[in-house]
Amino acid sequence: MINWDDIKYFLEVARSGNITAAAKKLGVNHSTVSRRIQALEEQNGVRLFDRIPTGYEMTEAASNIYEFALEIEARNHDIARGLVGQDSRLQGDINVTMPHNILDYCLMREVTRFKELHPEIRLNLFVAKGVKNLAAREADVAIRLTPSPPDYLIGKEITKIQHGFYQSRNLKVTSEVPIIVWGDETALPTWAQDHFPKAEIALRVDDLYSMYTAVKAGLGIAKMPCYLPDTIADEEVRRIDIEIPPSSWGVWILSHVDLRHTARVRECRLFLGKCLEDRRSLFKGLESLYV
Amino acid sequence: MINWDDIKYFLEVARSGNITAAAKKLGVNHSTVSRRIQALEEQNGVRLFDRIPTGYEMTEAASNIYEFALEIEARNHDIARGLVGQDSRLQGDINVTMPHNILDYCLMREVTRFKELHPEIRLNLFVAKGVKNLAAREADVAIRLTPSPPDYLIGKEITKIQHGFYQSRNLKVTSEVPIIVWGDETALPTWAQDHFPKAEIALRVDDLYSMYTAVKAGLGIAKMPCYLPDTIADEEVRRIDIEIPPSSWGVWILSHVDLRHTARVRECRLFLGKCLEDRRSLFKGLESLYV
DNA sequence: GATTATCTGTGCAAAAATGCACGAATGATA
DNA sequence: TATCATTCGTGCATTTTTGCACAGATAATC
Repeated sequence: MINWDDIKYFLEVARSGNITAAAKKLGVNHSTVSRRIQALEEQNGVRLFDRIPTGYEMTEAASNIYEFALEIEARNHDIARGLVGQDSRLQGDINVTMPHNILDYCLMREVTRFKELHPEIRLNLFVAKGVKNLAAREADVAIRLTPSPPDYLIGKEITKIQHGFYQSRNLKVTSEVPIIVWGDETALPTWAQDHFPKAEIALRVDDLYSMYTAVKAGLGIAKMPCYLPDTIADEEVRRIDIEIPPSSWGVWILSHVDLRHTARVRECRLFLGKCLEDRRSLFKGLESLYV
Repeated sequence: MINWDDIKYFLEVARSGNITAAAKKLGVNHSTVSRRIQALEEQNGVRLFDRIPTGYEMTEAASNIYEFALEIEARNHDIARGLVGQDSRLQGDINVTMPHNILDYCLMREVTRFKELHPEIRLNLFVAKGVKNLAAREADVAIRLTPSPPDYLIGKEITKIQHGFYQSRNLKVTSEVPIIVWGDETALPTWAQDHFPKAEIALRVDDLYSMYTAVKAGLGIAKMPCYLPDTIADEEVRRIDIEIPPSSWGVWILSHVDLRHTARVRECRLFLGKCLEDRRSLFKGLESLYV
């Protein structure tokens, strides 16, 4: 009988397109992946990948079994969640993911506190940009900024996100209003059109903290979620007294339904939820320093 | 991430109810199974089996993931067939299953011949009583006696099976007719009621060859598929000249659809099919020695 | 065209998994 | 009750798998 674990290797190589990347994802040496694939091919007398100079490319034979492999992976995730879901110990791994700004400016101290409270729990923090897949158990607890999370996640909305316009106290606005926008925005954003008809794009950034420092440096006006500048509460950076309707996006603390009763996951979710609730007025923009 | 191969161990233990039997099925030492299950439990902090004196018993936690494990097994079988299905070599393993009487009295010489013709092919013969599951790749080629095979199997019907009544040439039939029947038949079988109203059950057997030797020993009359006594063609054992309509069951040579184009499987199927066709008149009861 | 980076395969040593053999515990059987 | 048969866990030797380090090959880049 084939080694079921080899399907895992096969799948990852098929997805990655080369054994190096697959090995990294699987957390093993690339030579292991190489040898497993070789073994799978030899044992079945089937060539699964063409060795092209840039890596591995699926053959037709491989495409024929690819769908089955995906199905197996999905069921394995179900099992993994099923098992963790019944773990009543306050120990083991928890993978937590959140936007890195939330961590840096809201929860760093609290996460540290949690680790002190539960030294038996190994808390792994993923603050990378990509959205972690809770169904695949890439994360057990997630803080997400989203209008509404999918059905298979449980948790609650802490509050809606409030945005505000911010500028440096020293910013001298003449006829043209310099504004700072997101890098992916090509045209003048609607908020600028509405409130600053004479706006001119002064800078594009792809990171919230960069936006903040740009504002602080006096480069222009930016629309930011209040929690960041208001946490830092720098004398230089002030909110402009223009009302913006609250965003339809909220701050959510979430877990997969299957992990509802898992002791450590529940503990972590409730703990972080509490922390966020303590910051509610911050998210609502009630602690701003105005111009 | 969990070791996907461990699910295989889990599933087999869940099915077997003890690690010894599971290990035997998996072809490994029982201590390996024991340690794998232990590891799976420890890594996930979940007890999967209660150790009862007679073996292992699934906990609720285990039942919750059992269905997923079955699904994974099925998809792994799909993959295994998918891979073998694209093997164009005339080498490797073939698992063949057939009723043991067919092997003993029809195909023993031919199987030997096939192995000589294709020394690169490792032909594994399963003549055990239980019906092998072709979907699970327990067998690649099967000779089956059946009214009609399931859709996912391909192959052909060699001929319908002809039965006949046999007796020893020396059998003296007085007022009562001694008959030999299958062990699971409780009442007088219909064939006896129809043709031998004065029949008396003289012996019950659970094996065709035993039935034959009983007939030869003069214990009574038996209804047997013609191929067996007619192959042996013993002077003592004669068919009674009573017509029996041909059975609705036929002799089939079969493979799984997925293995249609697999070179060695195709070769074997065609070869054995040919052998059976050469014996067609035997199955039709055209070579009987009559009383 | 030369250089750099990326990707892959392989020998060798270290690590992990496996098989074997034994002993303990329980259930079945005489 | 005593014996036998199953079943399971564990120490130890062996086998297998894995990681590491290096080398060769091709693509990308300068």
